[in-house]
Formats: sequence, structure tokens, C-alpha cells
Amino acid sequence: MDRKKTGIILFNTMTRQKDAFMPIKDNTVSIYSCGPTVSRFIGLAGCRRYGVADLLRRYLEFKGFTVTHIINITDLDDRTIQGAEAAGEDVKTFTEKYYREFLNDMDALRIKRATSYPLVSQHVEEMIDITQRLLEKGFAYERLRSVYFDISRFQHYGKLSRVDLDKMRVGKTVDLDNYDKDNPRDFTLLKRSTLHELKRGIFFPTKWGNVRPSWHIECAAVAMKSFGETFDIQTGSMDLIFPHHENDIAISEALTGKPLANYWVHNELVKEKNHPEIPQERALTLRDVFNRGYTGREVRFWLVSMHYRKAMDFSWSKLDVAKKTVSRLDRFVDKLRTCQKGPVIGEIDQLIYDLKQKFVGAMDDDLNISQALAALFDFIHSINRIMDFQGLDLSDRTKIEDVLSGLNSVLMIMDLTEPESSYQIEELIRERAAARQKKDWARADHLRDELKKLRVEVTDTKDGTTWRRIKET
RNA sequence: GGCGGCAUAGCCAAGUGGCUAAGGCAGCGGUCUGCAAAACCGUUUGACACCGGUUCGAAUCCGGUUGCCGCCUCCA
Repeated sequence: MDRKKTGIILFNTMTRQKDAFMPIKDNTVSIYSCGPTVSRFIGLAGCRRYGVADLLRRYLEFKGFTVTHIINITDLDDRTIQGAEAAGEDVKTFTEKYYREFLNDMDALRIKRATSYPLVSQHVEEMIDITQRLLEKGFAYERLRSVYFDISRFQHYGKLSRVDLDKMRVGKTVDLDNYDKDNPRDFTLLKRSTLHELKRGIFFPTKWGNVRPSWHIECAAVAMKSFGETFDIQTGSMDLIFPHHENDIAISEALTGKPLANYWVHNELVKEKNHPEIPQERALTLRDVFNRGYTGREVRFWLVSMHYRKAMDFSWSKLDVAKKTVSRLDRFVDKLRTCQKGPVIGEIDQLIYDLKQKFVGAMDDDLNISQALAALFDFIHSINRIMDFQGLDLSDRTKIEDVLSGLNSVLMIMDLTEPESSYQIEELIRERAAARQKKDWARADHLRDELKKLRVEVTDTKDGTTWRRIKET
């Protein structure tokens, strides 16, 4: 493989090694991510899944690729049907609400919107068509008005997860009595609707009976509809490798004879211990975290700062560290903006060059975020020294802002937008400066409180008073 | 039982054969300062789970041991 072309290597679950990344078409990359079930608020595991996909996507864009990113919305499955019923709503109303909230949560985490979010409920015709073709090819069979995939006919079954079907325990989590499959390992393509679903109108008439699709065929159908036979990268979390992605592969490759995705990128999970305030049966949601006072940017930093193939243990204290780090980055940006004038320093160019080299070198290597962030912190350290001892020339400051802006287009952990000032703020700061000069501390402290109400925090330094917006997101 | 992952300082975490083993947090010392808070600078704890092997040389490769975790065809 020619590594020079993109420079990027990715750990590919299919080959179990870091492979040089090469898109099918020059300059464009197609990514498919298994999407959420819109029956509840998103949890931290889901946040990580899309956060990792976002980091990958943004880095590819940073490298100059045009990325098409598809995330399906699972709005037709057991959970959504049951959830809608429990809420006393029809499935559409119920899922639309959670779909909307999913997008809000993604926005809060600064996860870029996907190119499109196909609803699986709108691709049932394709799923029925795929099932028909699989039956014709002999990869599927019908039993009692459900249609199953016959894995014994697909000789590559297990190549992604490397499971050895002969050595696996069958029936540990499957109630074998409930199925009419020839082999308990076969999986469902279309399942007959239950009486209850029929009454609620949740069924699709087919030649085999009134059915609804299974999860596996939903993903496979949406992916192929979006991208055709083969796309570049499929992302998901580790828990999807088996059986879900294995089944996606079985369906699509039985049909086309071609690989569904060239690269399979799986992130590790977020592990949670018990939280006293959260009911045991449900995982912590992003909402829970926001309600504790953490911002989207802080959560994003926490999610993204750990290498994607390493399991994360959730704890509030880790979020506190993230909060602190994000705050430190903000203060660095503020300091950069308010830094006193200094000479042009040749060393700056070298520091910027080193930062870029290290950042790209680290991210190219399977998104080695730890090294990338270390490079950023080293850079900040060096610039801080320069600001403390010499000050910065405007031209140098602009160069620094430019390089940070480039890195931030990938990381999205800094807030580089210029805070807009106002006459009111300027006036209060002037008044306070006058009061301080007269050593009227009571007046100065009062004005500081007034500014705080306007969400402005002032900092007194030997070179005068600086201020910053108190960040909310 | 099968497949896979992990083990690096007080905590988090890079590093996969060879310079003084990144970076972050906490700690300690200092600067700034009316106060406050923050920030910044400097810096400590002399860290590679255990046993054996390969090698001139191992955190890194191989074998074994221990411990922890995930998945194993309900649903997603």
C-alpha cells in the first residue's frame, strides 16, 4: 500500500492491523456510522461513538478530503415501538422527538452534522427487495412468515469478528424455543409482526406475510442505498462487531460479492459504575451530565482526549479535569488576545512548524490524540513563556491564531471566536479602573460584581485589566 | 468453553527493540496581586503487574502466571 498518498493509517478491525488509508475515489471519503435508536436520550457510549466518528471526519477534512458522512436513524425497532406505546404516542411522533433531541445533543458536543440521516422506516422497500434477492440466491429462507439469513451458505461468515462458530455457545442468551430458525445462529431479516403490532398498524405487507425488518438488514440496506456496493469507512463501537456488523457483511456481500466497507473502525466503550442518583436500569445520558453543570465542550474534550481504541471509565472527577483543561485553554486564548506588544520573534515560526508536524504526525498514526494534544500543550507552554517575558507582535499573534484555528477545526475544544464587546462593558471597566486608581476598593468590587452579572470576568494584571466572557458551552 | 482487549508514577495517559520513558491532573516552591480568583514559571515522587526466554540491548518481541474488562446470534 502506498502510504504517501494520504499519510493516514487506521486500525482496521477486518485485518486487525493498522492499514494505510486509501479512499476509493481521490479526495473524497465515504463514511457510514451506525446510528442511534431514537427511543431515548443519548448516553455517553453513544456520544463517544459519534465523537470518534466526528474526530475522524474532521481530521480527513483537515487533510483536504471531502467527506460524505451518513448516519442512519433507527426509528423502527422493538425499542421505539415499545417506547411509543409506553408514552402513549404513535411511533412517528415519539421517534421524531428523540431524533430532534439527538441532533441537539450532537450540536452541543460540536459534532458536525452528518451529510444526511436516512430514516430506516423510509427504506423498508429496499429491505424487502434485498430479502427477495437473498432468497433467490439461496442465502435466505422463510419459516412461518418470517425470513431468516442462512449463515451456512455464506462461507466468509465470521471474518470480521473471527468467531469460530463451532466453538461458540449457542443459546446462552437466546431462548431457542421462540424461534423457528433452521439453525439458531441464523439471524432474522424480516420478522412477522406480532398481533399487537398488527393492531397498531406496524407491519409491511409482503408475499411472505405482514412483517417488519430486523436491525441488521436496516443498516445494510441504508448503507447500500446511500453509497452503493462499497464505501470507504464503517464506524461503530466494539460491541457492534458481533453480531451486527458481521451480519451487515453477510447480507451485503452475499448480495453483491463485494466488501461493504474497506475499513472498519471500532471505538472502545465507555464504562460506568453505579451512580447513586441515576436509576440502575438506565445508563447515564448526556442530559444527566449537562444537568451537573458540565458543558458540551468539556464533555467533548473528555470523550476525544482518550485514544478511541482504549476503554474509558466514566467518573465525575475525570470530567472535572476536562473542565479545568478547557478553562485553561480558554484563558490561554484570552491571554493571547490581550497580550502586550512585543518584538517579532523568529522562534515563533519554528514553534508553529513543530506543532503542525507533531499534530499531523500523531493524528496520521491512527488518530493518536494523546501525542497530538501533548504537542498542543507544549506549544502553549512555549508561547506562554514568550508572552510573559517578551510580549507578542501582532503578526506573530495572527500566525498563532491561524495555526490554532486549523487544529481546532479538528479538535473543537477551544473557543476562538472573538468576544464582542459593548459600550456598557467598556464603560464599566473604565469606571472600575478609575475607582482602583483612587483605591476605592468597595466601588471597584461592586463594579466587578456588576460585570459578572453581564457574564464578564475581569482579571487584573500588572499591564492593566483584561476581561473575558464567561463561557457557557 | 470460544474470541478479543487491557496492566506504565498519587491519578489519567503516550511510547511497541536502543538518546535523560511524552503530555495532563494533583502535590511542592515561586511570580503577579488592594482583595479575590485565575493564570504563568520552576519542580518532586526516581513509574513499565509477576516469572522465564530471545537479543549486544526489552516497557516494547516470544512463552507462561495473576488480575481486570468486553463480546458470544433477545433487542439495539
